[in-house]
Amino acid sequence: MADRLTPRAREIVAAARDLLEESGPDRLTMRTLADRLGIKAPSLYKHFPDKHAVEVELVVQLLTETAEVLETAEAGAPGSLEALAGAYRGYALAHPHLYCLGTERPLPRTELPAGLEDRAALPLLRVCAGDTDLARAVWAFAHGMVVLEIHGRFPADAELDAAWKRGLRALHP
Amino acid sequence: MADRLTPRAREIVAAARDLLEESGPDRLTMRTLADRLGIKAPSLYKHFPDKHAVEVELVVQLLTETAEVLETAEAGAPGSLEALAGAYRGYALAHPHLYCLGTERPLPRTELPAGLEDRAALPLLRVCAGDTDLARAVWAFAHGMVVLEIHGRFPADAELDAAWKRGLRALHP
DNA sequence: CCGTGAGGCTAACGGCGTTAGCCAGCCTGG
DNA sequence: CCAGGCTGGCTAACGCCGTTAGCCTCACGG
Repeated sequence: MADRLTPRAREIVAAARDLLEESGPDRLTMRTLADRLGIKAPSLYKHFPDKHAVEVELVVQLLTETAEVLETAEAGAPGSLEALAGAYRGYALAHPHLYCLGTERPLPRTELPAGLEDRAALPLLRVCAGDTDLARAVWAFAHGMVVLEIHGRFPADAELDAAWKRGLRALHP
Repeated sequence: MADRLTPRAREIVAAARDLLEESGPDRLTMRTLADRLGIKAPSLYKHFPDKHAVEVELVVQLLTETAEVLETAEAGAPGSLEALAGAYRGYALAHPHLYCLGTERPLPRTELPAGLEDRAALPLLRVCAGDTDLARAVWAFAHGMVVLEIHGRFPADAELDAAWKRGLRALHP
């Protein structure tokens, strides 16, 4: 992960992330990205083969930070699914554009650091005591809640805290 | 809904749907859509103000058919959440591109037929005996399972039937 | 001192959504 | 019977997108 990118490439990814989080995926453009760095769009191709490669690095950040957030939550309240779920929800809602970018398309698994995907999944699997079916169900529930909330799918007056509690209580009594 | 669109507009929407379901959102282009109809792209603007308006009609189809599918499932097995969930999953996986198009962005509520959104939600609310928090949790679970499966997020060897059962059993004992 | 690679640049291509403006044919009212 | 307007096509073009080709400058190592 240290030598995964050159320093300049890291600057580019950082700018891409700022752009994405500030303005959403529509404004994450090779031209606006270059603008922000004070260079021209074609110069970006000296550092990344295409736009997709830049986005992959953002997905790596999402997965890494998700893993960190979940590990921290687990350390603070071992065995607590509520703590894990709260951390997941909080992180996702704090970075909605990044969350959607990394989530609403197939995972570029071959381009990811080895073990990263598993690392992000482990805390939940531990709190489910190794029950993978349950872990997948909980993950689907949490992901569904987050994306539906991000996209404004619930009624404006929906009590989402209550729905979270209701779901978590059912899934992990 | 009958006079919602002119006949020609309905043909355009039908072609758009074919294109979307066959080839995915990237190929749902004003030019390819026009091609399929034997006309040129600018002519489409005689029937719709912009591409978004065409997509809204596809979302209307998704919501309408979802409502129908759920109502049918409910009629066949009243009170069964499993039947509802199976119908939902089956429909979504049969139309993955349409499902994602209608689901992975804010709902254009003001442009939808009145009552359609509620109608699609009602069967689930009934099976949850009016418990809206539970209904939202179940919806989030089902949506999460479907989109994660569509985007290949689960491991290739995941037993998704088991995860569905596990989640449904927990949420609706 | 020269060569080379790193990292910029401009020009351009094809595809996208969209607009402006033109035109053929049909339907209707006087 | 024909004049006018509406319907639904068309071409040309604009500005944006990702991307490629090809050029230039400069630092650094042999």
